[in-house]
Amino acid sequence: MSGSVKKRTVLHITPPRDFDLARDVCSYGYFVLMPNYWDVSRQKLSRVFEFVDKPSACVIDQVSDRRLRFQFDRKLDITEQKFAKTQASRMLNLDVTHGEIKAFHKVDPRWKKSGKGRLFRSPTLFEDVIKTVTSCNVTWPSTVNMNRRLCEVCGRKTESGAFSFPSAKKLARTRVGTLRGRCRVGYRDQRIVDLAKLFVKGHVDEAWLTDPSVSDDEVFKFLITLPGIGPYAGGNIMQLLGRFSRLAIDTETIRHGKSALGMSGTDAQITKALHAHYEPFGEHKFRSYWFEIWQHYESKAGPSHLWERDLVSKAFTAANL
DNA sequence: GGTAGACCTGGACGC
DNA sequence: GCGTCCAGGTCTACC
Repeated sequence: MSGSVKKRTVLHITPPRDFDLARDVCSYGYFVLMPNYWDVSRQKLSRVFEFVDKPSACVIDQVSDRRLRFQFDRKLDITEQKFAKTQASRMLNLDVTHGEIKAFHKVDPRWKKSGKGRLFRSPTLFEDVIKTVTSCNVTWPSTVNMNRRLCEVCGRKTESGAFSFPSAKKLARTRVGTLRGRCRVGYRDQRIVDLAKLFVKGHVDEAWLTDPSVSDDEVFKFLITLPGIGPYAGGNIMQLLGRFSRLAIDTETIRHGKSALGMSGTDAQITKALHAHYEPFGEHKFRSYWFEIWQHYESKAGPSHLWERDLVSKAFTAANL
């Protein structure tokens, strides 16, 4: 047997001093969607990162000096390392400073003790948009399945057998029949291909969407012109862009309004009441709303960093928990 | 501007 | 095992 040892890249990133991997990863449902996998027993996040040449599986943990460690399954060149750091930073919100979180806690002190403030997202805006589309008009288990199949059917496989999330380039040239028949995305097939094409052509400009000089209204107005993106999806993508001034109202929000906030009336009346209720949180509305919902889930199912993926994949909404 | 109905999948349920 | 019903957000046609 040859004794050659395969070289692998290990990167370290020093996060903001208030960053907590378990808390800040297990803060939004996407952490249980493939290609993400939260290992409950080891408190580590695994996922495959896409690179131009080939993908690489990565295990992320927070070591004793609080630094984040990224262990890749192969050696990355300098360009890939730089790209990996950018993707990881977006996913974990490492650019969100302690000061920004403190500003949120000043407006809503309920989350100061736990330190909650960052919401987990994807390494790319494209993955966030597709994940949002797969969460529309379906129950959570279907969203889980669609993302698993998108990775297994359209993603690239690493040497260790893990799958990446398909790139925009890949989905732009995937046949709608494949998406419908094998990924089971239903009528979202054409919309996903169209979205992918818009990203490939550069019509969705993340720099513009995150530019502070561009208003939230302008960004929202643009987002709802995209195929498959309506008011709910638009609001959700806003928060995934780091813009928290809007709510993303779906049936879950209405349910929260009724059960936790004691609202009653038609859905339209409750929607109006919800907007009024969260208005005092201003620029932080979505965060305040979301952590209320998340707290409700945790009161039923225990701390999110202890949620087993298979269990959460089957029961995730308040109706099921 | 408001609303009804179609679009799909998968789970629950009854037989 | 099969058929039926239901949940879920977006889009289009129509009033």
